[in-house]
Amino acid sequence: MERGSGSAFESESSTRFFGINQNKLGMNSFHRLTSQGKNSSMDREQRICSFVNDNKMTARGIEVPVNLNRREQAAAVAVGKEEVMEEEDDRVLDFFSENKKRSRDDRLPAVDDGHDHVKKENCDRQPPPISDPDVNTGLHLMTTNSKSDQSTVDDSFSSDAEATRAKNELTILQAELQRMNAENQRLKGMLSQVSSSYTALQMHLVTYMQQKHKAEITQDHEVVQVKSDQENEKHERHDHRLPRQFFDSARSAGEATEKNEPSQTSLDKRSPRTHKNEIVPHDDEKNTKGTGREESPDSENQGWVSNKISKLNNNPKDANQVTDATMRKARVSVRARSEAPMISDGCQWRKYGQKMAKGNPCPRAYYRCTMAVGCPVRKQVQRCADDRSILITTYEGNHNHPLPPAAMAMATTTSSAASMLLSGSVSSTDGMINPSFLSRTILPCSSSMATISASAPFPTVTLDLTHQQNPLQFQRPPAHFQVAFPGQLAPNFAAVNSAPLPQIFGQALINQPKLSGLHSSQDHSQSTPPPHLMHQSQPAPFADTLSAATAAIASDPNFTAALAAAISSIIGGAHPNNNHNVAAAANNSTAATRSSHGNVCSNSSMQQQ
DNA sequence: CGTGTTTGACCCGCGC
DNA sequence: GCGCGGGTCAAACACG
Repeated sequence: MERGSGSAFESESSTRFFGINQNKLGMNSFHRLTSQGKNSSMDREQRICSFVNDNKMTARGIEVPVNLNRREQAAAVAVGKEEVMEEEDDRVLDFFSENKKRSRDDRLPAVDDGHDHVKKENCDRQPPPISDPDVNTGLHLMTTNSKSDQSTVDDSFSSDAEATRAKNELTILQAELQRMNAENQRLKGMLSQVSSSYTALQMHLVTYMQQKHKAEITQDHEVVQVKSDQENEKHERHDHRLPRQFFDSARSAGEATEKNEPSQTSLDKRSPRTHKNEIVPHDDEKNTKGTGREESPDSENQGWVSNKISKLNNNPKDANQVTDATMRKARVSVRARSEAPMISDGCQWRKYGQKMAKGNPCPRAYYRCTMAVGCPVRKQVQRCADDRSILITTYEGNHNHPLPPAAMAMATTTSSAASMLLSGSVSSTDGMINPSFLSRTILPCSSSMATISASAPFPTVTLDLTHQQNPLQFQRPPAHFQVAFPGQLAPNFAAVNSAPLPQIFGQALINQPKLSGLHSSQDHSQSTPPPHLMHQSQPAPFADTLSAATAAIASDPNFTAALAAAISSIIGGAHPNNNHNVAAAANNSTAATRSSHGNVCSNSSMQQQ
């Protein structure tokens, strides 16, 4: 409020509530009065008291008949004053606070502290200025007046005490407010601390589960492969041509590198240059012989993969190492319709390069995760040459930091695909995927949602979110074979394998309190089978529910409702043995994902803006 | 001034 | 050995 001018609304409301010095005229008068710097302080106080008293009386509706003489007027004022005394006492506290506030707002020089308030209140209790000293003091009026004075004196003490008490209360309230704010901040800090501790603990858990799972899937793959070879060797030789491409390439590469290891030599030759760029060491990376750089694209070539596979073939003891290394090399490509230059995945990226890729007029942008110093995760963003509205984002690497909840959707989605790909590709002890089991996984193509690139130098799974009819139906370009993801995605498997997987996946699970927690529970409750086994007999309920949640969150414009639905679906379908819930969740996931691509675009657009 | 982007140069593997 | 293509670096530049 501007100085010396009050709005009509404020004047009315203030008058209605306090009745003192709050009407427009009163404010102006008061301002004029207090602005008279020539007057002495005593004179000013008296004027203020008089002014306050007058305004209080009139403002409270105490009509002083103008046709009465001074004595009668004084009596009327005294009676009216008695009547409003109680009311006044109730309002004195409000008046203090309000007057203080107003004085601060209006920058009025007077009645700014409690002391002045007391003075003014004392003035208020004094006889009105209209009382004539010549009045007969023996009259009852004078007695009344004296009583009034007496009560005024008493009230002055009580008011003084109340003023002090009000001031103290105000101070206490302010202190309480500050204390509450401090406590709020402290709780926030505690919450973040607990969250970080939780993520750290879960990281350990995931690592442990992953180690445990690796041993299990090794045995499972052995059994499955033996079975598959016996059953399908005769008649499925031509039924899985696409998977064969991957296997054969891997096999031939492995055989080639078995004879000699030029790839390793070439990699070693290049490693000095690339090693300088790698910032974050990885435990698994230390085990990766010959490649000093985890994320180096140079190491992500066929020679690298084949070399690893050949090493795996030669030394089954290194199966886990090779699996980890290959998993780290896995890429997940997400196709989504977006007008924005980059889809929003919740992470922070820094562009470090741009290239014109062959066969695509659109440039390919290279981004590096900047959410943590030295995070090795990178991604490539490029528009589809055929459809410019489709944005192809390829993720690679492992985050070395927790991910924000906003990054969970994309991370969990892609993690599932990558885990599926990687676990099925190199988890068998002979270093090659058994085509038979893959062919079985391919059978339900209607539910397939990803393509795995066999031509790429490193395994790449593509998640296509651009299909209107069935977004879970992933593209099947030549040299790609589809893998049916039970329940579209297998986040739980990703959780189990989060350590060796591209971290965009594992960390996602680590970082999301609710979802990851459910993941963990799932991981606890059942030993997560490899994807193909999950597909055959043990669907991944949690995978379904999480993917459903992810899709729901990504697709539903009403985020709250979507989140609630997603959590509900997770809770309802998270039971490890509840296959019905799994199917339901898968259906929900399908439905949710079906409409997700458009929202991905809008979401990314929003974040871009 | 710090941070992010742009862009030409460079490195490397691979195919011929 | 050379050229091509993919990927990265880093200086210059832009921006808040």
